[in-house]
Amino acid sequence: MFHVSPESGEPIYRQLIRQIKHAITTGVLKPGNKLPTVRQLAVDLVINPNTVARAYRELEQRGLLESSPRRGTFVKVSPPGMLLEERRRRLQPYIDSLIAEGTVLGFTVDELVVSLGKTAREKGVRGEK
Amino acid sequence: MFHVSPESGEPIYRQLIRQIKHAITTGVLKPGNKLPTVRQLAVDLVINPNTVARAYRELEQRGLLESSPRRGTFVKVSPPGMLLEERRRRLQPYIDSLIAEGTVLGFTVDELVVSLGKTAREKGVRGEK
DNA sequence: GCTAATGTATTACGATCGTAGTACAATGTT
DNA sequence: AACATTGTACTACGATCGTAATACATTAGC
Repeated sequence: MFHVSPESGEPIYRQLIRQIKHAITTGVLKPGNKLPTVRQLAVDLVINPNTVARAYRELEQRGLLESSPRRGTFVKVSPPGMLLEERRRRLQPYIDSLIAEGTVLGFTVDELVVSLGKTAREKGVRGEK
Repeated sequence: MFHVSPESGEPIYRQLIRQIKHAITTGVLKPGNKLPTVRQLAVDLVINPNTVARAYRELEQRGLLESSPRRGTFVKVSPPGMLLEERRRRLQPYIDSLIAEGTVLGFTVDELVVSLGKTAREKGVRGEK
């Protein structure tokens, strides 16, 4: 289901976080779905269980997963019932980074918006509620 | 001119990179402007010259600064005469991150675009060429 | 209530990272 | 040509990070 390469420079647990997040956003993993157990995934990927556990733990802290012993780890059903305020707060750093890098690269805001929309469309992300 | 706090968790050289980039994007530092010398800035901020040098070096590698011994360090005059292709390539990771995090947080593309525009306006970034 | 499977916590250790100390190299100025 | 000031390179070392090894805690299922 997942795949990691230890030589890529990117820490394994982050590769996992990225891939799991991606699987959730693309709908491959839906709320309520069960993820592989820590040990099973560790065996499959030939990595240490702790590394898997770390990825799961961080995603749980971010409110994306839900774990409990003996049951396993699942995609959280109600994505965070987070306040809009909180969601905006978490999003802001990513907006800031894009603007900072974009302006340094000489892009105008309009161009950033266009690129954003284009990429979103390519990735098949929903555009409206 | 700049200010760093060694206890902030964020590495000092990155704080510098961030601030210098910000100064360039906001026009506080214009192409051709001279930056403080490595040693002078190190004294002002009470940090090691090497830390300043590292920030300058990385920014030079990114094409934002220009250094040479005895002359000093300057904001590069022609922002990178980079091909549009290359600029887009460098921008993409930031777009991807925003979309990934945004969708996980439950934002629609439209909402991301709105947030992007709003932040840009607040920061006074130019909207058109 | 036992048990086995699951997540969690603790510890350890090598690798990388951030910074400092020091020496070197390049070059405008005189 | 000498010099002084600038950026650069090398080395070292403590701190943090990523991963592994191991042990512990929890709980669904019998």
